[in-house]
Amino acid sequence: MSDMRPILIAGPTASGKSGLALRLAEHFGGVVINADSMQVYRELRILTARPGPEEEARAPHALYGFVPGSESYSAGRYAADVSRVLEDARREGRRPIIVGGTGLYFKTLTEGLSPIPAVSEDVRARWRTAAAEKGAAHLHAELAVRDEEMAGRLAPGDTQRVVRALEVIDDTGMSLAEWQRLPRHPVLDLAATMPLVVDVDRDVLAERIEARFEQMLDEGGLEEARQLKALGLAPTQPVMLALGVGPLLRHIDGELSLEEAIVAGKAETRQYAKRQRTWMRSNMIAWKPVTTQQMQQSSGCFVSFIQSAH
RNA sequence: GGAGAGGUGCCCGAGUGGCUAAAGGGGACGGACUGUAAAUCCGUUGGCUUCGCCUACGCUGGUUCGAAUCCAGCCCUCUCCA
Repeated sequence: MSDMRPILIAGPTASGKSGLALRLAEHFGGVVINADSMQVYRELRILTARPGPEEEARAPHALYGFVPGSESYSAGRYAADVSRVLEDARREGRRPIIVGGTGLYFKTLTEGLSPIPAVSEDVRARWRTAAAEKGAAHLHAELAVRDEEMAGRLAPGDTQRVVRALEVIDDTGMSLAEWQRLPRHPVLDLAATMPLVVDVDRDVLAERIEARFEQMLDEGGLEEARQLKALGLAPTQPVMLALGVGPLLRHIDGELSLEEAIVAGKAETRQYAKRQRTWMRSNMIAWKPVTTQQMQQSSGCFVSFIQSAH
């Protein structure tokens, strides 16, 4: 009976985790499943470093590039999509290799979300508009009246979470804090998986980020940004927030030189990698660390390594 | 050669006699994180034996009880005129 436990691979951007996932998928005859909030979007392939046709020919891939940028994906949708994909994999006898850099999606996977009903679109729109018009502090004050507990634990400037707290209490009549006390239903039991975190030296990672950003441009990243711009999406759409998109669009609009846009794009990526490391440090303590050197071993050696206790 | 502008902490930049270890921004570092999460937010950022002391605003000297701020000389950068 072969080991069919899902392999989870987390790690900062540009750490080489996608390549590792692909090798493991080939080795086990598995399926690579995305756990990255930006690689789900159809329009951005190059700029999100999403696997291309060559990679997809080497192993089956799931949850990549299947959402139009006009939509807003979410952790909730991810939970539903990934459990469906995991069910397919089980049925087909393929070992799941779940790889990505979005800590929240892994958390959703292994801890689940509170059973909060979907908030209606007009309620969401109303609070987002209010946030844009009145400002974060005003909303926080309003939250303090409606939901003292949530107001107490959110920073007044944390627009996104303040809006979410208001939406939930407005639409469901119950505080987000109360919802969060209800039991959650994980998609996977972490103990029944093989969780790995790729660990790359900070300076080495910075160099890889720089090199990769330039490579993205060589491969047509600027053109991809141009095409995204042509869709005329609202700047607040999640896909518009992908790393590098902002600076490249500002270059296209003539506000930045290409050189300045590149510097800014690299910086955004570096800062993101830092946030990822912070997340991983405090949320993935039980995961098995994997170094760059270990990843370079042959698949056979690597597999026996990850199967050893840590 | 002449006329002007300027040299501030890792970077940009404010500051024209005491309230200035020096606003603000960037960067970096640390942290938070339950449905937009490649998002959103919080904190720290000269040193030390930390109710205080030392070092610091191009360099040197001076004025003053007290200077990043005033004066003199010097060095360097930029713009314009030759």
